[in-house]
Amino acid sequence: MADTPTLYAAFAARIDAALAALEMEGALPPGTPRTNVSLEPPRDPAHGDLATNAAMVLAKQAKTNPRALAEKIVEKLSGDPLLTGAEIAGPGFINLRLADRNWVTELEAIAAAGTDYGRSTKGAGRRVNIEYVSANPTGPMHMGHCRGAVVGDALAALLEFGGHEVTREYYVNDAGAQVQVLARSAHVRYREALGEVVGEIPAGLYPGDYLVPLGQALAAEFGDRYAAAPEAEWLDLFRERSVAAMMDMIRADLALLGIHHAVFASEAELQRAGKPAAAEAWLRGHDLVFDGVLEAPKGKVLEDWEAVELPLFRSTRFGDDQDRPIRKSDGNWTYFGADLAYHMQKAEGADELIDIWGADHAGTVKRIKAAVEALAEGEGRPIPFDVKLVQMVALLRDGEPVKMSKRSGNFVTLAEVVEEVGKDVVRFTMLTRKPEAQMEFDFAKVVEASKDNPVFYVQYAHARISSTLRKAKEQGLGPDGGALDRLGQPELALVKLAAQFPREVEAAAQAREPHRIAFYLYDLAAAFHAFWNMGNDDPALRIITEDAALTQARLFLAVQIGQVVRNGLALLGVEAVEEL
RNA sequence: GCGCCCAUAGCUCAGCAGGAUAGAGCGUCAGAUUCCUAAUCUGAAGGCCACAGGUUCGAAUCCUGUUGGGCGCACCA
Repeated sequence: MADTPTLYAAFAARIDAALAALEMEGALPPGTPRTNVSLEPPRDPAHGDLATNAAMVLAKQAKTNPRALAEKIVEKLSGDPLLTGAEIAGPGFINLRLADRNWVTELEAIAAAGTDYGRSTKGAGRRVNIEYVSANPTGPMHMGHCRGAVVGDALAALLEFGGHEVTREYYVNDAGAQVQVLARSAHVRYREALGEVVGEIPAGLYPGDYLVPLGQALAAEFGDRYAAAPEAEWLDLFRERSVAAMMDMIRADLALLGIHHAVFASEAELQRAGKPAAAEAWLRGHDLVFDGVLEAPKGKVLEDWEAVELPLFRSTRFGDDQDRPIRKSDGNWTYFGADLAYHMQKAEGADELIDIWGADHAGTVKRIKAAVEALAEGEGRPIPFDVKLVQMVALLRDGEPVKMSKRSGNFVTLAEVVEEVGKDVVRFTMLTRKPEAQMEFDFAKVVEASKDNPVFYVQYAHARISSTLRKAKEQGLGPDGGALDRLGQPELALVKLAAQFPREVEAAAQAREPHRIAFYLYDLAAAFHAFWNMGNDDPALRIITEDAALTQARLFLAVQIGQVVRNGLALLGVEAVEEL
């Protein structure tokens, strides 16, 4: 696994060396912090290939004005054979122009790294546990789960590419009241499968048809043994069978999206192992859990409210609005009580935790962060913990809202959507918005997507490259890096954009924003299509020309652009197709 | 009442830990097809970056307040 310094990093080092030299000469005070110095490609390509703000940031400490300092920096940089220009511009930017051979070298670097191009070792040695989806095991995945699933999965891939050791984890809530309801619902379907006429599914139970096969399976396994038996005889058994069946279904749904978790952690097992009790004991020992009474909730009318003494976690000490119960009055763990123990369990095998949650759980972020902070103390080490919220997705069909309600059993399932529009469209669409903003997902638009959908645009670029290679092969030509000096400015412009991939990956991983990769790929595809189109107007600019050596160099370029597209799409979990 | 998220072109959205004239797609208008796939491309019009203050050399970006929208506020998960 190569972690060759990026072109960008190489020049950042040059700037740094120039500043160090100025320090030696006394032009800068010794030990001047350079953390605010940046080096990035300017928005406007006319400003060169890279620009640094060094002079502006450091002018004050150098006791001079930005332009004067810039001149000194430029002086240090002059004579570098890899630079063809260093100009001072605007308020004190230094614009660098890189010699063409830099880009040729970078093109060769892409070829050498292949699927590893863009990979970094920044996160080496860091074990990150990322928990996402964690939908309740009471039914199939619906579209409400989809965004978090895709964002979490792409983020996991991104962090992995950034060198982290990533665990993809799913928390199975198989211990609460909901799975009891599930078991009872399954029992109704079981009786139905035995020939009983059950009619309407009783209120409060899950009415969905997806439980019919489960009822049949239970009937086949147990015959009529539990048909008339009291609940106590079958509830646990049916719950176990039902959860297992639902999880099979959910795993299958996730597989449709290409998502595979490494760990499915069971809440019931967690409780059997005594983890919540252990956490409570430790917290009580540190006066972080006490028996207290909650105030009645504000802004909501509850006719059956009564004050009860419960074991409360002092989350207010960590900025929460209220202390939170970890057990119910019946002695069972609350969701939160189990969840805080679960986070400690995750932390046992990780240096860092990430949760991906739906925005409807935003209200519980503070308490869980408080809990992890508190328990990290017991662990004797800090446990960086990040909860990423993904906002709601409004499902539309021709502009009309599609209602999702699990209670009615009438909801849009993930499987239906993937069936209708395809995995790649679902994933890419979910990743072309920043997750903290709400989004609309209109079937009508996404289905007729051929025109309007970025995913095809990107895939098309890749397909075009593939088809060009096929075509060239028929003429006995293939990519060859032997004459890359034949490449001109239009080709090098593509390389410049491709060369930003490692930087984009690093930034996206650091910010934990996989959507940046989607937008980058769109830009790269656009640049490639633009290049292609130049060949329409001027045949001399086509990839395949009369000139064999030039053709081979351009094929080499095309292959590397395709490689970057593939690497990026791989991070998003989207197929890089050979043809459309 | 309180907490979290959001507000950028007619519509859907970017804007990279403040940086040089604010970007893309769709839609609108004007063009390109003897072409390696036109599922593409070129150009034009279109903005008080919700509003008001503040921070500094410099703010769509950071801070405060206001307005508007979303989510949440149980011993549910």
